Amino acid sequence: MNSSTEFGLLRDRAPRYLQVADILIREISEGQFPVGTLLPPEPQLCQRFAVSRHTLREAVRLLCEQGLLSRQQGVGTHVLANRAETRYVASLSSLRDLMAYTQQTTLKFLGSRWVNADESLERLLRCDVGEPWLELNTCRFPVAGGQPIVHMRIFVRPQCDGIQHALEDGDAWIYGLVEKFGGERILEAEQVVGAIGVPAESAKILGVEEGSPGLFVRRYYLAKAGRLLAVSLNVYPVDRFEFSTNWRLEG
Amino acid sequence: MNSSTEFGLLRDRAPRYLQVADILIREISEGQFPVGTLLPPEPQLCQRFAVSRHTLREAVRLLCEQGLLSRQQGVGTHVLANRAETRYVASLSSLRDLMAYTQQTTLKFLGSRWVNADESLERLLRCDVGEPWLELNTCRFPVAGGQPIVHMRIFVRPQCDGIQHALEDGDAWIYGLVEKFGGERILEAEQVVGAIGVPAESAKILGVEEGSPGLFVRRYYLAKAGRLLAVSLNVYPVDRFEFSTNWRLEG
DNA sequence: AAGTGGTCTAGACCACCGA
DNA sequence: CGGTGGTCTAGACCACTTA
Repeated sequence: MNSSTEFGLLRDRAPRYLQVADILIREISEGQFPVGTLLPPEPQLCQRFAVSRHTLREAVRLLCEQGLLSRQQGVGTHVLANRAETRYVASLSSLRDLMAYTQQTTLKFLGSRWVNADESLERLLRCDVGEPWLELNTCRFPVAGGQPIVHMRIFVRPQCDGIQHALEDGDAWIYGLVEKFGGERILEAEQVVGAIGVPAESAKILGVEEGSPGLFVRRYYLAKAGRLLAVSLNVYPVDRFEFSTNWRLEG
Repeated sequence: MNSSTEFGLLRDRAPRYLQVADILIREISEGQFPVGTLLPPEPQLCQRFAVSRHTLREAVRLLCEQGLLSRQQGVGTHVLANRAETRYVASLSSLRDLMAYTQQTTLKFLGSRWVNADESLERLLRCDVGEPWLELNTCRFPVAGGQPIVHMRIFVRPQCDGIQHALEDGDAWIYGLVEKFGGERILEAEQVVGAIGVPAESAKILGVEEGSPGLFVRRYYLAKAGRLLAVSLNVYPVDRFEFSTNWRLEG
């Protein structure tokens, strides 16, 4: 099989590695290289396409970036998928942006205490009953002043002891302190948003009526191997906060 | 400057392109190649690091992927940033996943009508007063049956006329129909989540008390050049829905 | 026209994996 | 051990931008 049958006219404008990539994409999507199998080895593909190894590897790299292939030294090149998924992605430059609030805010520290998880915390903190946590009670104000935006209860692991003293500085962001005191990088954060009738304790702090509409936001901060470092339980009253996310088509 | 001063021991385990990348990252962060300037040309860097052009380009490609550099044929390699941002990213395989609800749902079509934006819609739809929209009134049920999960009002541009007939099929997803009838790909979707006291109209449909706590979710579907294709205004009563997002550290 | 990055070749050695 | 992908060199021609 020579290049003229594979590529059509030799004078095609596209670089050869793109032409090779296109052919591979088409053949994978047609099932000639089924998902889960190995692609032929590089030397074989080089010969078939009559390209150098470098050129072939550029083509394969493209498909790897699209998630169609994965390479493993000593094993081969696995076919992962038969078509490129359309993906919508959102990104944050920092977990601080989870606040996603136009105003700057300052933190007010209300107190801390040690708790052992009971049945209701077990569900919210995703832990076992009886596990010890350090609970930090805080709220956030707009720097411009006015009513608080959110009542935040933050639960951290015992090894983060000491964090409560650092928190009294009003400019702190939980995730940064947790990384510092926990000694681990936060690799993942899950955010769960739901509606809630503002509970009595939060209503008092926020200056709203108990049971009035609010946003209940739980954030789970995870380190390596899914270890839970901290949980933040937040109550926002209506009209003081909106959470915005931008999803863009990838590619 | 020879390789032993640049790399330390020659027997270093890391590949040379990684060593070169590390040096470049350090020097960029130290301001030896200020943001906005051009990196020295490739031949010069090859000579300095005593590596082949291929190896140097692998290093530069790494920095490009991290957003530190960008290459432009005929011009040079620009320094874009002096440190790699920590980015947290989330992804969806489809806009359908914005529902993020564990249950499957079916759509019930309640009716449609033509509206011209008034002052209150102007803000919610981000358009001018008087602009014409086709409003679709729908709600979603769990397939298992029970109370509706959400009351959805969807506003689409006049050119999407006809979509209301397609919607009567209960398995439809708005974003797919909008792409089909609008003839444009949805490139971006913004989602804004806030709390709300459920308004009378929604309360009746959802079977909850007026003013009870709910989630108010606005979704803006944008095509090329930021053209607004559709807006969805959704009201979820408390306890029937939670919105979850997973943010992972990139890289 | 000169210089940049983009593509490509031919060949080499290495690290890793599985039989 | 043989075969895989990972890294690296030396050299070449091309497309693009700027002057």
